[in-house]
Amino acid sequence: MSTKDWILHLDLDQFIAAVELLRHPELRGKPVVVGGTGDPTKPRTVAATATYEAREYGIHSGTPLRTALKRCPDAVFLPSDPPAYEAASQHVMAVLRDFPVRVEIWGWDEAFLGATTDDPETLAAALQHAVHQRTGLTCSIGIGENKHQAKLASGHAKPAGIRRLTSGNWAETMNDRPTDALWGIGPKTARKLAQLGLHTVAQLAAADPTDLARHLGPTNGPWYRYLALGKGETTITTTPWIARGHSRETTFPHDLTDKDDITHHIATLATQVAHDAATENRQITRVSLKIRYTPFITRTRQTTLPTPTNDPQTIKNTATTLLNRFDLNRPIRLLGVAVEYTKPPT
DNA sequence: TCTGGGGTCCTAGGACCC
DNA sequence: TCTGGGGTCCTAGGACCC
Repeated sequence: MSTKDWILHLDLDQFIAAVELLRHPELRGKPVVVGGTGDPTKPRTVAATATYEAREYGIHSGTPLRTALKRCPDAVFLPSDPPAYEAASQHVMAVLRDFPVRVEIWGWDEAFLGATTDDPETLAAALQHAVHQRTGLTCSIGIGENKHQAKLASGHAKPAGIRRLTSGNWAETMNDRPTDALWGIGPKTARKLAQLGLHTVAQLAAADPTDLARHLGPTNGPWYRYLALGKGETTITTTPWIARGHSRETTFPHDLTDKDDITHHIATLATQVAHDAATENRQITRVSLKIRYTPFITRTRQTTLPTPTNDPQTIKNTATTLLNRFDLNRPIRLLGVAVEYTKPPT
């Protein structure tokens, strides 16, 4: 019996809702909506997640809280609490690291694991058991030969299941599904592919890479076909992710029109990103200002700094100067400041 | 149902240089 | 004589993901 290398994808089920229900067991079985400050009357706030009971009322992640309140006046609204989710996430990741696997963290509620075993299902079951035992959370696990296969398999395993997707069962599992079943193809790309007569995974897999490159770009076109063939990344990186940059943005419950007011908010956001950079000991190379006007039209303006820095005054001045390159005669619903970092010293 | 916040990577066009 | 070709950087926007 030969022992093989596997990629596992672990996906915590209903992560945010599950953490909240652990803290508020009395809410189990009730419609619960998490998002914003938990005030469902506040405009321009949306649900981060909703429990299965709330979903029965047509409330999903992304539903405006005011809409959720109308659909289910009896729902319980909880504020989003990122530090609590971060703590729960770290607890889960620590459990995973107790196993003989390489762990690549992928956000709060996901991880890819590299394992060498001839029985990945038994390993997956042991992982599920340990995570549940030690954190109270359930997860779905996908097993594959690469990250793409494992990621799709965990989706098929929800909730709390285990699925294996390999080159052996790829075609029978995926061939008849729409192209946006692939990880990395969304609604826009699916529509473009459909215009080329490519509706299913099998059709995309059989398409001409040169044609795809012409219509969808030199890198993306051939990459989509590669995905349709069930291929994907096979390396697990255990070193922590190094951010390329950071951003802060705010949607205001009511539009901004006063220039001093706008400038003040930009200065606040700029100070935050400069502080973020200094905390991580990173230098900023580019500053970008984002404005979303009320009809939901988004514009960005950016500039490269003469010298990399994380000096708050410089970042603040740069961001507020970018404001002069925007049309300020329209009401504004969102302001954002984003920065890019230099590569960290190795 | 008027639509969050935080990321990553790619594309296309223009500037500029040799 | 109005014209080649490549390389790189910059900018704005798009698509996707959690």
